[in-house]
Amino acid sequence: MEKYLKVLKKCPLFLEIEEKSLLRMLVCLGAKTKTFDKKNSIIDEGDPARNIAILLSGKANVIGIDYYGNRNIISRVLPSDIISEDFACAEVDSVPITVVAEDICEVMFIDCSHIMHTCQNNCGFHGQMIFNLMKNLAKKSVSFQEKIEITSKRTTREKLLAYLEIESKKAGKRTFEIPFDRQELSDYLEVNRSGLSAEISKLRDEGVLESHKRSFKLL
Amino acid sequence: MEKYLKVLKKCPLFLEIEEKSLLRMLVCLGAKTKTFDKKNSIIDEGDPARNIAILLSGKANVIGIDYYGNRNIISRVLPSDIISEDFACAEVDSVPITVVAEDICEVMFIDCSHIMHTCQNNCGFHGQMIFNLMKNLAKKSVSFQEKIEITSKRTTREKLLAYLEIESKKAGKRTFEIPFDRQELSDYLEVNRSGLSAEISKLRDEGVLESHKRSFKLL
DNA sequence: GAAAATATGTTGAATTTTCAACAAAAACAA
DNA sequence: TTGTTTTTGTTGAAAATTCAACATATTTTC
Repeated sequence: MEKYLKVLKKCPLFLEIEEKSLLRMLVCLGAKTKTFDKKNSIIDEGDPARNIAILLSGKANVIGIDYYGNRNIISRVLPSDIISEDFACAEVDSVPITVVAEDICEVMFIDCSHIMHTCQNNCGFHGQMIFNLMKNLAKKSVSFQEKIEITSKRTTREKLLAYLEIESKKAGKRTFEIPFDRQELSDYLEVNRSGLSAEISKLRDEGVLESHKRSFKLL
Repeated sequence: MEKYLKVLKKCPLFLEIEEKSLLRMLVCLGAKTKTFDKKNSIIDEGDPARNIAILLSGKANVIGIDYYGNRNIISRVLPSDIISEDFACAEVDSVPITVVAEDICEVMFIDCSHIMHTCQNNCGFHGQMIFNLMKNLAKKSVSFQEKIEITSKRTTREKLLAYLEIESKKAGKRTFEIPFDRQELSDYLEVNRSGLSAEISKLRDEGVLESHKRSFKLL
């Protein structure tokens, strides 16, 4: 567990909680870790929504698959991110999404009820943890609304530019890297991959942006 | 305040809180009510995200307006629903959406910090209220993911059918009413209005559904 | 380092959406 | 009731997306 201390300290769930207390808490919370190979699913649609998960290493996508097999990337998961806490807290009966490892992923699972309800040992940090969880839920909600804003645009060009504008703002620079490859980006923006490639080329020709693979520069 | 007791008791923020305590709490929380005429905005993009709002009567839409003036309905707001608690809890500097009254609306505003932090009087129900708020945030997040699932479909037909399927499930019947008129529905599904009308007619001709205005029956 | 696998870019045809303009129906107001 | 406004449905042309097939890079693997 200790080798992940750095990642865990950055996890929104444990903000403002001292390093000393953290390891003790993890035991108390009954945290378990598990490793997933690339392309394997960390959480499957239909799984019970009891646990929250924390990504310790690797990267993953929260996805939905429709009737025709089209993949929709709902959100990107990077180390320190919390997964499925929304379903656990909302007490839905089963998870409506799938989380797929895009690399080897190490994941920590915690039974959400252990977070929501104070334990026998009455560790002091439960209050802080619930507050942290609440703030994380709020931020997740905001980021979903951000995705809705982006994908509500009607053309590939508008969606792409809205997305890049937001990423640029997050990076604080006009030159930045995005976390997706082309196929993933098109699945996130909910557009056709080849159409997206064509649009990027067109924007480059028009002098609106420069790009090479995952790196973009807005002009 | 008392005439809204029924609505407030149903508000997710006050679940499991006794009627007696409720009125006292509202004073303690510094709740203020305000009335908005049809078509006026209850919350404007750019407003500070300090308050949460509770709709007491009427109906409203959470919307985003893009560069070309296209309206995107992010969510529907009905009496007892909480608005803007996600932005308040996430501590964003300003609200990125607009909330528009679609009828005369009475709205209660509460400074979110009064909910998050225990008051001097130390009213007993703060813990419950924070728990309620958390659960509501989680549910909001789940419902946004539901909308993302619907609108990630690539055709008007698929979006409409996915939406109707979910509404039917919520109602627990194959015959049900939707909360939107045609223009609103198309803005929620992120499709063209006339195309949506055409698609509904086509589905009716094909015997997939029956519909009259806001009432639908899936066959 | 070579072969295989994966990712990206390009193109044109087919499909679908959007747009604009108008007709018909329904709701509202005087 | 009548006239006005709003909502819904219909249509065809224009615009955009999707799809399939293939070319070219790039990365991975042995």
